[in-house]
Amino acid sequence: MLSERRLQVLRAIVQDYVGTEEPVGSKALTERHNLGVSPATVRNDMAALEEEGFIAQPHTSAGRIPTDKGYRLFVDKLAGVKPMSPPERRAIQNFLEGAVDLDDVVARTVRLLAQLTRQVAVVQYPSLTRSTVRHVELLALAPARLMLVLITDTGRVEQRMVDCPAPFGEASLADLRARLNSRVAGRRFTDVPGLVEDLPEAFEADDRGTVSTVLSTLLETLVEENEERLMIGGTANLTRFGHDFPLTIRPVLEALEEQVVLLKLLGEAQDPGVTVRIGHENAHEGLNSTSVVSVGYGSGGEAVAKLGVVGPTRMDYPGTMGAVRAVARYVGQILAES
Amino acid sequence: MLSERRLQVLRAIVQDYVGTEEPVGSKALTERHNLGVSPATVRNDMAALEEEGFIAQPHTSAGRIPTDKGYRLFVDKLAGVKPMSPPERRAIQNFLEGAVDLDDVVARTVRLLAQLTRQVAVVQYPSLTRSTVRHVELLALAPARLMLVLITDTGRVEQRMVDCPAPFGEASLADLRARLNSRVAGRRFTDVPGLVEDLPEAFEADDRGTVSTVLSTLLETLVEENEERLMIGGTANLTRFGHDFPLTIRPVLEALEEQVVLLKLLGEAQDPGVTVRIGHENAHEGLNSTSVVSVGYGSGGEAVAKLGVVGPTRMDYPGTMGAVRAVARYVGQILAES
DNA sequence: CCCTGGCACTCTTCGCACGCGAGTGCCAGA
DNA sequence: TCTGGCACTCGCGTGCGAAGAGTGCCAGGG
Repeated sequence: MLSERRLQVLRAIVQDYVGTEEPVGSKALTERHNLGVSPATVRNDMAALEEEGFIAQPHTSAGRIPTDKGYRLFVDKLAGVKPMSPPERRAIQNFLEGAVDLDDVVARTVRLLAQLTRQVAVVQYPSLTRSTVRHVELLALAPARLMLVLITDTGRVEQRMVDCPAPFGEASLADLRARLNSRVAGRRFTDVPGLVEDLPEAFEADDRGTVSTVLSTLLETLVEENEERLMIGGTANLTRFGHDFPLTIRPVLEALEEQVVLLKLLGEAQDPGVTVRIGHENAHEGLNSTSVVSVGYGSGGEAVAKLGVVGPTRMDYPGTMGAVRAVARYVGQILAES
Repeated sequence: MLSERRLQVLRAIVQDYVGTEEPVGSKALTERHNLGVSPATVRNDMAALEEEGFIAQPHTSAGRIPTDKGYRLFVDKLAGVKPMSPPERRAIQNFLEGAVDLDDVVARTVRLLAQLTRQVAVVQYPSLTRSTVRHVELLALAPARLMLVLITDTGRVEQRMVDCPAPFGEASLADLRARLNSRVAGRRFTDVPGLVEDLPEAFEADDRGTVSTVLSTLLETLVEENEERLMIGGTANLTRFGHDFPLTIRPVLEALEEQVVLLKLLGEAQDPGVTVRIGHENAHEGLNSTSVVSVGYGSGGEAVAKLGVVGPTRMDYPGTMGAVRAVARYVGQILAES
């Protein structure tokens, strides 16, 4: 177990390194933070911290920098979440309130997060899985061709083409539309399959094929469209990454273009609160030199999607966590209102 | 007027510089391209070319590199468009044919362009303005709240909420839906306003307010939604930009995040064929060290949107132009089929 | 008149030696 | 257990010299 002072030393190292981007030595530490002990003592502590793997030195006779493990300890034990100041909160709220539709909410959120944290922001669209159906509409585009439109409570709209096995009359269409909506409107997506499975039985034999096709398309939309979308922004902030630039940034840009990777990244974090994944804790190799700070957000008490930022492991964790949490909270409010 | 050989020298300089990324000298030139003259002669030609502003030297006693003006001459007079090879064409076609909907077409196009050119790809969604209405649907979400869904011939779907001044009956709704579609289905967007202006007169006085509201929402969608969307990809290719990295790449990333900038960029190019804007020819400052190669594409003979790539001025123009043109052609085909 | 070979000159780049300074590890003493 | 002191290690910046690439210019030849 590490003594209290050694933890303080670690905290000081993290804070200084985040600020200066340069390895921090024992002398500089005692000067900036009044630890009440001499550099020599700090050196001993540093040796112990290095022994345990919390810090490392880039080369012999250079200062120390925190390791992933060191950041982890810092985040878990040594630092809290820095709350946003009231003016900042007001700014967040004002900025988000101007949004006119879901796309706009997400777009604004991305910009906001990127600006606040000066890092790359990632915002997932509210998921279909946990939201509810507001309305299902069927349009006849041709005698044997329908369009299925699904409207969710979060304002998201998904549409699919349906090719019918047989022509489908206007009356049957109206009937199906009505029955479908009376069963699923206001219900959660996960409940829909159980609610519609016996629906084809209510129709004439001629129409059952079409009804089944429509239903399976609907279910497909619910499930398969869980390939959720997301929006990213603030990639220009990657240029602040560090000196060893091109090598670090390239895999990150590549990872950011793979939506699948990002979705998995956000999806892995299951904590109710703010989740931080540091450096090699990220499964994806390209993100091994980055940290991901994410949190769920939602219109009710429940999280319907995630948002977060991607930045260098050397980041201001308390501030970033505070910003992410605050933005998530206000986005949730906005979604609940609309 | 420049002599034929001097033009050849310029062409050789551009080709070599694009390949090596290094200033090219007179000796290297005579070795790689058999111009049939000595380095000394080439030096004289180079001096003349520099005099006219087509090439420049980074420092005294270094090789020459092309200027924007030099690239311009190269593109206009010295090089054609390099057509894609048959295997490449097949690959393009195969890759695009797998698309399931419009989003997918655009997404695949972006990936394809980025891979083929190894640069940043930008694809604009097919514009509403020049396409035609496939179907307009109206759904009653509540007695005085409608949803308007517009489906275009390119498969794009736009939806809007409409708050009615007065409750609107189911019968009136069906009536409006039928009348609306019989008038506008299959028509061009630009023609719609003239086709519907007298529509309110066909309804009861009670309903006219709602009908007008619906119509104005529809017209709004047609016009205002011309804030066209676009998709970008291949930003990781920015890392191949050059050595003076962070300074060049940052403004480019920033510009790429501003959709407005990109739309203006694509919009400016009005040529029927492939348009190339080189370095400072781009209005946006951040893109002064990049070239933009763009072209219109569309389902019929007419262009409904643009696509292109953004890369360093030092790029393989003939190859890039060929790739851009080929992709545009095949995307057009795919859109026409669906 | 244009091309060519030769020559002197200019810069950049690279390697190397050197000294400085920051930082460390260790040890003896309080 | 902390502290001051001391020797040691490296990384980094500087200055210098040699090498190399490239240029401009000039005089001579087809």
